[in-house]
Amino acid sequence: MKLSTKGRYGIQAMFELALYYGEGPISLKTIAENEGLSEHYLEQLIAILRKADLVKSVRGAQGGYMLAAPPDKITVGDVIRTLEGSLAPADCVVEDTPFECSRAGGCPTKLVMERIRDSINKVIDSITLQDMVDDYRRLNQKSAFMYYI
Amino acid sequence: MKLSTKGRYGIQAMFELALYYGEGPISLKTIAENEGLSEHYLEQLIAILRKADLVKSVRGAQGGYMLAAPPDKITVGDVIRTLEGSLAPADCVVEDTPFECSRAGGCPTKLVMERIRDSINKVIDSITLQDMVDDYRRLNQKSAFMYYI
DNA sequence: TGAATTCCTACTATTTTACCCGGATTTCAA
DNA sequence: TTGAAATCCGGGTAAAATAGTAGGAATTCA
Repeated sequence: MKLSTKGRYGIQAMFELALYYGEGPISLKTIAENEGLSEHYLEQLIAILRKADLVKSVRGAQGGYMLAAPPDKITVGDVIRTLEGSLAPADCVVEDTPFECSRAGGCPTKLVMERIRDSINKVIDSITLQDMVDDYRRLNQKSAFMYYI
Repeated sequence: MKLSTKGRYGIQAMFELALYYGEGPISLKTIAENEGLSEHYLEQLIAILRKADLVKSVRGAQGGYMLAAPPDKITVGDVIRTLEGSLAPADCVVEDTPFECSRAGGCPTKLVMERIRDSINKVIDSITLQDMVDDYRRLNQKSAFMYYI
């Protein structure tokens, strides 16, 4: 039940874009360096996010990527589901197109899977990129203050 | 973020044992047939559950498996975690032995992962095998009644 | 015009998954 | 007492998923 690197790296990259939201395009190189990720691999992930209209790109020199919407309008759920698909723990409880097993209605494990699915969705849909930025700034308040002195 | 078949089949098998709890050992063959699973594969899974003291076995003819505790004392979480390990969505938030990444303290995605982990744990630890049996019997009440007529 | 950058397709090594196979051991029942 | 029904056990393996790498075309700024 691990999230794959797609989801994880995707969140990290989107967080980075949220951190610099409104300051023009950020290059993949910058994101990859800041987060310690493979630039080439990240390229594939951000391409998916771009096609899902979660990020916009600017080509050419001094180009890069930026969020397609304000950080408080994009949830962690938007990002993870775009990169990983549904977070349903089993195919029979995938939201839109569930794979019907033979037991279908009377399956007791299906109820369990639904409850797991719903609790995950509830959490990831309630956290926005802005929330992550706020958390981050709060956590790093002290060290920022130290620098200031 | 799918559960693997280990977790799923494991729950199915344990549900089956819960359904017949107190009625003597149930053979792997019966479980596999009832749930439509590979007997050989299930054998491996139930061996893990046995070593974790969640099921007891009786060898020889007319032997089989039975729950090591009443169905209301075994949770879905016990079963899944025994077969799949921690359900933490990332290594850095595994309960007992987290893998510390370089960001460690000030990582904003870690908070997200912790919240996902906690919500999954809360759900799976709150559902017992007895709950599953009760749900199942409630769902099948109508058809049982029809048979009765 | 050249450097920086995104865009795109294909390839690949490694790991994980989901099993199968074959045989040893144990025990009940006829 | 013997055979069938079971659990127990270790190894093997094909297919899929994962986590990238490689290389180059297209675009744009300075």
